[in-house]
Amino acid sequence: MPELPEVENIKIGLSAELPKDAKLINIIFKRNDLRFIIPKRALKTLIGTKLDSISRNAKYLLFAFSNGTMISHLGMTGNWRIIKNANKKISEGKKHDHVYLCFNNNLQLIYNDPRRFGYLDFAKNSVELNKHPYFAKLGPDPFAVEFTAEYLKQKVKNSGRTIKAFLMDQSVVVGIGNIYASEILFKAKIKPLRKLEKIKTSEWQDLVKACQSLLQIAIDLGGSTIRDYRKSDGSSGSFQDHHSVYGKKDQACTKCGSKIQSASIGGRSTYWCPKCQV
DNA sequence: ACGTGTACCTGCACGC
DNA sequence: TGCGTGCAGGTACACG
Repeated sequence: MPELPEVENIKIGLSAELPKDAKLINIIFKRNDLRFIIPKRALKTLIGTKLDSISRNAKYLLFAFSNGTMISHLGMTGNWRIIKNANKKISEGKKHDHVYLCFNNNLQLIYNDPRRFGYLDFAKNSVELNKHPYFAKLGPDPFAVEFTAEYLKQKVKNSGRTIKAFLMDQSVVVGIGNIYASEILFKAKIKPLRKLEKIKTSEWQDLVKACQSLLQIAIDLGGSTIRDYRKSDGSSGSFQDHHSVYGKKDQACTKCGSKIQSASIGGRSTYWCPKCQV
């Protein structure tokens, strides 16, 4: 599910609702087999401590407590929602609610994940966090200063891989998944099947700008709700109403009226306008 | 060392 | 109505 705009929105929503001094009083695991086995014992050491901040690194959420950090990746269908005035009991939970973080003042954060491709992990300090294998190979954030046309050109090996696969490669740049790759390439006027070696300098620059502007708009509109994704308060994002090509096979391009094309690249469905994109 | 394909899991839309 | 098939926002890992 969640690409950068969705993860960022969950972060913003949770941060706004959880008081700075929220104290974790219990964690309940209804099952521990997500993509990987949840390190329950390590996470339980967070009980009794305070949540300092929630931040985003790539598509990961980092819940920084005073004595350790909970790392959360949402996979395809993972989601955190907040319940205020939660009862002590959790019986009114929804299907696929897997983990409950119970805070003081009757606040609860609930992790829901139908497909269980998400995962949770723990790092006890910043050293452990920074050398965590999940983060070792990640490229820069699209909004980071080092994310430039020069950087991207230098990341290209002698490869004939497609620009779309390159954009989705988290070791090149983080946060871009299957929906936003198609949308960004439409905005940059580049066909997803173009080979890297054929991309011109001006197009690398267009691409950087397209990544940043499109992702920022998507964040501002609450992300894209296609199926499962909800903001932390349960409401939907609205960027799906502004998609130009994703999921629009055979529909008319809003810019030129041409039929939107679709193909599978690396096993992922990909959409583009045959006239607007070169 | 790289790039590609597969597996992981549940739910839903679709065609017969 | 019911069943089989394919597809869905991601990524770790095996393999060439």
